[in-house]
Amino acid sequence: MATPESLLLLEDDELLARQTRRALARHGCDTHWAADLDGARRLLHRLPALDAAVLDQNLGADNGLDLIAPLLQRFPDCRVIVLTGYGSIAAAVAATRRGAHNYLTKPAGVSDILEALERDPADLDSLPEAPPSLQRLEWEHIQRVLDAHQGNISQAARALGIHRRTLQRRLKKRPSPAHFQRD
Amino acid sequence: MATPESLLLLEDDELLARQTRRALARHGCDTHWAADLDGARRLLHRLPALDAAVLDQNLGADNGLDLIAPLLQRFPDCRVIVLTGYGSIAAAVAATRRGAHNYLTKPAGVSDILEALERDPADLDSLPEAPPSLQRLEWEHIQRVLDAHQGNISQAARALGIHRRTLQRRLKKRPSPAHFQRD
DNA sequence: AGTCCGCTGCGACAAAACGCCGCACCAACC
DNA sequence: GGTTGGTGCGGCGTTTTGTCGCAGCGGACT
Repeated sequence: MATPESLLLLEDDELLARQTRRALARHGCDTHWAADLDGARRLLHRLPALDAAVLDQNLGADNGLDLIAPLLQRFPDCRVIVLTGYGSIAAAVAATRRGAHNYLTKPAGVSDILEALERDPADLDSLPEAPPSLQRLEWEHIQRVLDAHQGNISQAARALGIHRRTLQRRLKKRPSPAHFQRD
Repeated sequence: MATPESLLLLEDDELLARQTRRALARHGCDTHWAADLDGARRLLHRLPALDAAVLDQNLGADNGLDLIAPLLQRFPDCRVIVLTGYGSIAAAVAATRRGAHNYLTKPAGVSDILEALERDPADLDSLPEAPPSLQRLEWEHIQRVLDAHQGNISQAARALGIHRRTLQRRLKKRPSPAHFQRD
């Protein structure tokens, strides 16, 4: 599959959605955006065709996974990938069993998204299976939790079970928001 | 699905396989064991029926995922779950897309296995989605990497990117290999 | 035999990180 | 007004880590 022509973006965060949409547009995608499940469902009925969909799993009260079934019912060949703040393996399995094509954790750039759409995840036996370093693991997890709490350091620290002061210090240590690349 | 009657266990480690087999037997499972892909394939042809399969993903050179397709071809209703040392989300997606019912990371007790077999992972919207504490995350990752290196502390420490001395100390702190429960 | 190599366990000490206090500031809300 | 909650930062005592070193042990090679 080349870059899709028609794409549905279901994303909570309006800013992120705009950015992503613009970036996708640069790749030639006609991106339709919805911020919640209802909006997405309505959008579904209006669209004449759909090649791909990018669903945020965490939408306040809603769960992006619930869009997969109706979406695939209307567009059986649509490739669906699910995005989430902190992805657990259980959540990845759930998404995939519901028909998702792939499952990504934020922060995911447009290149990540496009690659996830094009590649068949079941194809590669050459899965990384490389042990991520402890520091990387921690850092990514921190980023995910922080993202899940909209950047609220105090809440994230509580969720992580560490002191707020410690989180602050750790965040300042790595000012490089350089996107950690895949291994 | 109640506890399966006929079960296929594909597991590298002979000791672990014996243990698991015995434990499954106590639950009334007729467990057939294979240590590699070829053995499992041969076993497949001999078995008259199969309710469930537990596949270790990491089998030396082989990859347990490659058994899923032939297995499901012969027993389409068989429930397959995949076990792995350290599971990545990518690996979980790959397994699920190939038809696995669920995906677990070691160490997984028999109760975990049976629960994973019975439950439909796609059913639960009530996925944990609870942020695991940093300590838990680290500890589990350490355990996985350690397991992947057959308990070799020096190698594991290198893989984790921490000092061997530190790993030693951490391991001694938590001597309880008590099963960490799911959140 | 003997030597090399790698893993293990542990003691010791400096350096770094952490937990925990405090404070000042700001925003929102009653 | 007051109260509540988040943020950023300084300091200080405690804990953890990094990095040495050393003795022991098993295997493997000549």
